[in-house]
Amino acid sequence: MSKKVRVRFAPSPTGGLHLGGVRTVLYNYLFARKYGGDFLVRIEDTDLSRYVQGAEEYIFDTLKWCGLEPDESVQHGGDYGPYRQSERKDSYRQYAEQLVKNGYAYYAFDTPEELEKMRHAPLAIGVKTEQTHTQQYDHTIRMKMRNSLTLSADETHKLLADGTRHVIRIKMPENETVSFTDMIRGEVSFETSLVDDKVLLKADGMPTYHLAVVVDDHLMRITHAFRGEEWLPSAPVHLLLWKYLFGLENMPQWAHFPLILGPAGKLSKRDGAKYGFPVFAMNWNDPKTGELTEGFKEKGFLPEAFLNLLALLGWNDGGEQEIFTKEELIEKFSMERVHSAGAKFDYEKAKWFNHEWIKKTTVDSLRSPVRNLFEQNKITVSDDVILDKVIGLVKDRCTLLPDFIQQSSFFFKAPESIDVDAVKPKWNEAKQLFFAELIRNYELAIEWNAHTLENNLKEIAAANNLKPGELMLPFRIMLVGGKFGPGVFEIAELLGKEETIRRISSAIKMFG
RNA sequence: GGCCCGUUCGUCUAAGGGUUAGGACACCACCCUUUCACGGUGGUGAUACGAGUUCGAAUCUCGUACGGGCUACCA
Repeated sequence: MSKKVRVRFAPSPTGGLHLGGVRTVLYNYLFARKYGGDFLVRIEDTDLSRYVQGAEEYIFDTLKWCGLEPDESVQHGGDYGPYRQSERKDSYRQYAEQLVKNGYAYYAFDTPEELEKMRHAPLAIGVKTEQTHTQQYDHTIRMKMRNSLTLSADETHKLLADGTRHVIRIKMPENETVSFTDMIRGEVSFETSLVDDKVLLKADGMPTYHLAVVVDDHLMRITHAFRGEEWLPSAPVHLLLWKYLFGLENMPQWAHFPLILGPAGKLSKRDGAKYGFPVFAMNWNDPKTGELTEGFKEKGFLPEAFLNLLALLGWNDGGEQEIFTKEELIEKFSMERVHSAGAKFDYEKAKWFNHEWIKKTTVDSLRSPVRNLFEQNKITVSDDVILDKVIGLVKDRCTLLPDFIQQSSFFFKAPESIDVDAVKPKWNEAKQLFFAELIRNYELAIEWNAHTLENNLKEIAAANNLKPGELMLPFRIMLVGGKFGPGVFEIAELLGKEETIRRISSAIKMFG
């Protein structure tokens, strides 16, 4: 009988959530849903100095927009709280002390200055002339530092009793090979002698990520731990901690996701401004710098499209399907099909996903976001029936939500500028007379629909020996202002008699 | 520098020893469309390199090169 699947997303509240973060959430979520498990969010705020006001709320707002709500979290409650590590501070020290007692860790009293000196000191032995790396705090040097390994028991006790600032470091074994099976990469192994003695408990009493992740994953009964590939190098530390503290047999299964790359290496928020595409899920306004980083939401992406494109960045179902609903993703997702190589983010393809989703989304679901967009742009939309027809008419030609403005604002207010140059060179008296007659004809029209309007125009054209082809473009420009938009007679139908005639007559003056 | 992970069209990827190496984005051409799109058809374009194993290698092994990540009392 296997345990109930429990997975977690563990962000630190230091800023906006970027593509990679949301994808990690997505894969966690899909995995949990697929196996009927729990998905929880744990806030990793063990570094007080990096805390950013508003970041935590932003994370939950983002998850909400994406439709990836956790089952347990600071905001959702649950039986394994608190879900904020700063509120769990007291639970970590005992584990660190236990490690010390069992000889797996030690107290270290080195000051920042001493550490700095150690890192950059030339290698003590040997004839190395150039030093291209910094010295790690590891088994080669720990016996030369100020810690409970080099100090006598009495000295150590005295320092501790005096409240001397100290940390607790893991004592990495000197000759062990640590290996584990990653769900994506298979067997991965490390030599412990090459890994440094990472700090587990900081001088301020807070745990580092290394201790906290192991303790909390255990306390929260996590069965599968997923994170980005950047964590792979510290995996041996976590493995050892599991072995020393809770037993390897209780350790969650690991999967390290491939990185999402920008045009130059690991994707950073800087890439967004630099290359002109969003990196964060939603707009993020850094309270410290005042800097605004654009989000996919505000750029005009549908959450369904955002999830879809993220899912396919590193995973595919083996077939040729590329458009998936969240439900389909839950059904088809499998960790074994997650790629091990990093994926470079392609904004063009991202836009294609959104375009596909706009085409696929019903007018009904598009109505509200599009109406909001019009309101933001100070365009009054009074009639939802008209709005629905407009959306249906233009959605195939909208890649991002704001395209609706460009593609359909002329339905609701007269175009601000008319592309006169596209008409003028071929404008003549015959055409002028034709449109004057068209106005008279339309004024008398009883049925106002695209079909009748088109027939009438063609009849008048024929009577005046004009080719409809020469008339269509001027007519379009009169109504729309430029060379774009849906069928011109459908536009006229929606515009209504009065407005159509008004635009024709005012444009005639501009062309003449 | 050390360690770890990776390497199929420009990009995302399929092909779990035998395929003319498939699809999608982007790009180009044509068709449809009296605008712009949508749609349709077709095209350009890839197994990093070198050994080995094998009748046969994109696929397995080793080496090289290249790319990325990590190397904090950050996560």
